[in-house]
Amino acid sequence: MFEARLDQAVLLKKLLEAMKDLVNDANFECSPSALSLQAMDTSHVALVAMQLRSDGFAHFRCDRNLSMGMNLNNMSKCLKCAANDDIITLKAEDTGDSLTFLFESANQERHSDFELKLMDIDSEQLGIPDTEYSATVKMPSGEFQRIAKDLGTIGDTVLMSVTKDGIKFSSSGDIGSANITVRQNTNVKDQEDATVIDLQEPVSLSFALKYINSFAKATPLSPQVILRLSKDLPLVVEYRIQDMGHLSFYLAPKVDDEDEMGEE
Amino acid sequence: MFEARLDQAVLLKKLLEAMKDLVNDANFECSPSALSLQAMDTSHVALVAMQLRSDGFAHFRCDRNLSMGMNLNNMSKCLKCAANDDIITLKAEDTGDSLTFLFESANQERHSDFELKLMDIDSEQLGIPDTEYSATVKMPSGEFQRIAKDLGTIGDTVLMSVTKDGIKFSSSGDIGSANITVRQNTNVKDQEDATVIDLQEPVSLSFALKYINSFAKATPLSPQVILRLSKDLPLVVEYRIQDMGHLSFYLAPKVDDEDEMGEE
DNA sequence: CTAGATCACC
DNA sequence: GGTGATCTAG
Repeated sequence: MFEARLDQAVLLKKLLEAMKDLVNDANFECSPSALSLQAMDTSHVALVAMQLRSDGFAHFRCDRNLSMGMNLNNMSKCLKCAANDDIITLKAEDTGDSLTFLFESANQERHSDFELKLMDIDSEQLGIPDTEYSATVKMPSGEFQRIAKDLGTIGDTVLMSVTKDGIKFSSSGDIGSANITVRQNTNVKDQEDATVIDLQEPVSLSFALKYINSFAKATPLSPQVILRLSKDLPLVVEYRIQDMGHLSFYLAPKVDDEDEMGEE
Repeated sequence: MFEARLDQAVLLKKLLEAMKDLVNDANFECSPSALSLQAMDTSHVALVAMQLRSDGFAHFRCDRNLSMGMNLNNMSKCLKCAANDDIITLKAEDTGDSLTFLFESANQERHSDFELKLMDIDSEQLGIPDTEYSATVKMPSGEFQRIAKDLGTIGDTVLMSVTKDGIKFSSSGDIGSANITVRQNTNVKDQEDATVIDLQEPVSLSFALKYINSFAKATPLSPQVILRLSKDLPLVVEYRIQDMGHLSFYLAPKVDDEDEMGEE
């Protein structure tokens, strides 16, 4: 059987809020080492990859590998029935066709269980090569979200340019154009406010702001976001989940000459 | 060239929030002494006049007079990309066709520039005679806004009657009628809460509440509003901008017998 | 002033 | 239903 206990329901709630707009259905893969998920977004453009390591759970038992197909919207609905500080336990039989969510209030006064039916989902599990990236930028996630939102009012596309000094986000549209530069800055009181750039080679890539803004829904998961860029490789937008794992998004760069005309 | 630096972006943000619902496009006039704007509202009924004196800016340079035509909605969109406490700098070349907004976060970690295209706008610069008014009322701007909003639920028109003791706002409509009187009151701990009446002659005038409510969008600019009234002259609704200038609105009184029938 | 939540508009 | 605006609490 599979059983996983998490002291803070809020973590799972935020995780689903961050994924459900991008992905309708996905398989949660359970193994003795982790609970993980990998799925393409609805339009088959972006990839979502999540991992929660078993040692991060208050209790974790997985007798044999399981693949649990879920509708993320329904799962999110279910999780909304848990209070943020509820203790949450996921349970499934090895041969069952359902996943049970158990919510206990911190003081044990209330406990609820919700049972969701599992679905059969075709999933193409993609191998994600472990690449060396030309540029890695760690910055405050709230600032990244704000930049993506602001540029979204100006244009559809953002050009990200990383140099050793900082990262520049540029966009243009009908009403004008905008450049937002965030400087490397490690001289901060709180490490959460730092911007750190690890550069092998300067890089400049364009991405659709629509997806970047969807990724930024994961902001509540972590005070920092990590961007990884390399020429001709998908951008990685990674949110670390405290001591447990991560939620990462992958998005292929836009090629210049398909920008406006939509030609294939 | 033109260059103006303001330590608090929030001031410009509030200014545009207060004007953009009334005026679509307008020319910002730059001179060595001030940045100013004058425009009729979309329906050509009310007049908006704004002035920010150059000595109120942290830095101000204007080599020659410039008239910069802007779409106020686009300018507002752009300003929404600035944080409230950003330092904001406006820049334009004498011969250019664009205005650049530079935003710097207080800690210099982030800096953004937005470039908006300028427009050609016909503007009839009106001379506003410097009149002696029969009545001048200074009162808390929040109270004025609340009164305009409340009376707007009762009727379309407000009758303002000023006597030496106070100002009475009256309105009536299908569901009934309302009178709200604010007394002169200078005996307050905080000068922002004072109501001061300067009366040459009692006066009673009617105005369309629709415009009054639009003017009240400027409330965040100042804790006090100044109303100036004279028979047969436009009402002036003035918001002082701390040490820098003002945003004023002008609205002609309604003539009694054209109230309901709309006869010309 | 930021963050969260609720509410109104699109 | 999603987005933006407002209000409140920290």
